Amino acid sequence: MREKVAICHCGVVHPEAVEAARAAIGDEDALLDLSDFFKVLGDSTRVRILTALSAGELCVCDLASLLSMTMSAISHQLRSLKQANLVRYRRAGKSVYYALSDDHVREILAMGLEHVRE
Amino acid sequence: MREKVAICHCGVVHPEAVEAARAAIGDEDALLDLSDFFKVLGDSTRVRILTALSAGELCVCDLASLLSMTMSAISHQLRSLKQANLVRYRRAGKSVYYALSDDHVREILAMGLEHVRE
DNA sequence: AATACGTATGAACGATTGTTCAATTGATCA
DNA sequence: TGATCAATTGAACAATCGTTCATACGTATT
Repeated sequence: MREKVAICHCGVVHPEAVEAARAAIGDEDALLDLSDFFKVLGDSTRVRILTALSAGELCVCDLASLLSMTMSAISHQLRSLKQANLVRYRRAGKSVYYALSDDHVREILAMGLEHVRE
Repeated sequence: MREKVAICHCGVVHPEAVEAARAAIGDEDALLDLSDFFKVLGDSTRVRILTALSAGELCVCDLASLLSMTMSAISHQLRSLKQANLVRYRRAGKSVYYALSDDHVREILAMGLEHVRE
């Protein structure tokens, strides 16, 4: 007989705080995009690729050699990074060179490292 | 008979660029911590929790009600956030109040949103 | 003490994810 | 054209992850 089905039966302890939080969340879709973005950064291979590219552009072969992984595995991860607009690429002959898409990426990585280092 | 086993048989196209990249990577362990950190942010439930907490502290019950999830599910995610030093908590009677551990967290979320919005 | 309630934890299940393998594309060079 | 090589792609498998369910913990209140 409650107007709103609450998962906990405590009937929302702090209604005003919850409302403020709801306002902060705002558009749920934007947060979904945000978590998807961080999900791309949440893999050691992809982070190593991005860090490697922070020193300059590299071809897939370079990355495979550097990280001791197959070109296929690297290529799959580059696909994710490309879709997240974290890297851009240019074709030159048989090779494809990848680079960070902008300095923004560098900033985010640096900010993350800052947090990790306590 | 190659000195270094390369995964691709192209024999490292750009040795000097690869070396620069290797230097940029430096400590592999630090990058592993970094990706683990971003992994925590790579889930919509946890991002919604953090965003909710950016408006002020909330108890587990508040969060469960706000996000329409069980307190158990919320509690599990708060555990991850706690381990990543993203949230802190204080006990008050039967309730436990969670809050962002520092403003750094807010900055990282904001920077991520900025990237997502192109 | 005993009960009630907010919270935490562990096992288990379904879903997602990263790598491997095999096959294909696109581009150069003989 | 045919061969070669860097890169990409799709299917498949193992491993990881988030939620659910049942249970246990900690703190009031009676």
